[in-house]
Amino acid sequence: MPELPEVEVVRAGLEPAITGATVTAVTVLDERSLRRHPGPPEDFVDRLTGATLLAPARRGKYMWVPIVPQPPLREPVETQPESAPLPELVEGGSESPSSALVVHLGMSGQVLLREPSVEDRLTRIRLDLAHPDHGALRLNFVDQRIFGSMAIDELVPVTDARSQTIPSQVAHIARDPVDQLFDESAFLRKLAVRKTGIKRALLDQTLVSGIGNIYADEALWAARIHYEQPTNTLSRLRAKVLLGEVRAVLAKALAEGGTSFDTQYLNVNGESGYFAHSLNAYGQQGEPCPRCGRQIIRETFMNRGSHFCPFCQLLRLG
DNA sequence: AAGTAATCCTGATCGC
DNA sequence: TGCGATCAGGATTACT
Repeated sequence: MPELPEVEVVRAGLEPAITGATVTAVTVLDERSLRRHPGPPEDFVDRLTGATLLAPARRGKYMWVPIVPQPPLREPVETQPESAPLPELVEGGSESPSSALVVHLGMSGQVLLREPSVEDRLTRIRLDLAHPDHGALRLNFVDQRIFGSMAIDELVPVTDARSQTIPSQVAHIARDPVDQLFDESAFLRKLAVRKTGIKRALLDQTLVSGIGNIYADEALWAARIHYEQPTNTLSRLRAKVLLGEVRAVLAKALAEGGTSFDTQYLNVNGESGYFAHSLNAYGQQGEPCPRCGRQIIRETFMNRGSHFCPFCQLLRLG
């Protein structure tokens, strides 16, 4: 479930269930779901098996679970070559983790928490877990289109805060608008010099992360801005209003458990969100605009749909 | 350098 | 019922 609210629903659902659990088995059913793993599938399995999972984190549409690797088995002393002094790298219980399981849901990914041995159709990767308090459980990574992925990646320091880390493959995206450290003035500055349409900019994860096609259309409708309005023609005030609408729609969707059009987009317990009932523009082509009553239309844009009210959301040029 | 199209995929659904 | 076309919530890559 792709956009920020849906990913956050998954992250929040995972947190109490898997934090502190140990991975007992890893089954890769389709290697294409490891396309973002920097190494062969066996490497993914080896690094994850036996590892302990810490509390899941998120930025934008990416989620990751920091992992503490299985402590390496002590080699029998007699096999140690020479007597090279070994660095005391283990016992670092207070050390912060250096790697994480990175999960991206793509267009159709789901993370489902199940009783042991439960199977789900279209499962691409399966993790069997043992939790000290909750016992055994199974995590099925389901993904119809295989645009999503799992990967083990190194955690690197962020550049804009102390003692925070992020997977290296996520480091290039901007913070999301619900992040306390989101740099609003930097976003507005970049927006002002961009030469592109506003929707393209909203979907550019290096400018602001977490927004996808649904919430871009919803926020633009709320702010009464046409999706092709050039970014450099938006006043700072209009841009700030738009950002406010983005935050509002993301928060409301999160409160309602995300958007589910059908059984494909579910939380970790296989349940739908309710925000689909609150959509004003997305998927509402042919329906009356909730504000002015005229028909919402859909246009093809970036190989997908843009939904808007042609009366409320006028393209203003010049 | 920056902006935009092309590409990666499968499965559900719709119209004929 | 069958079959092809269409559509889907994303991000990276390769061009211009």
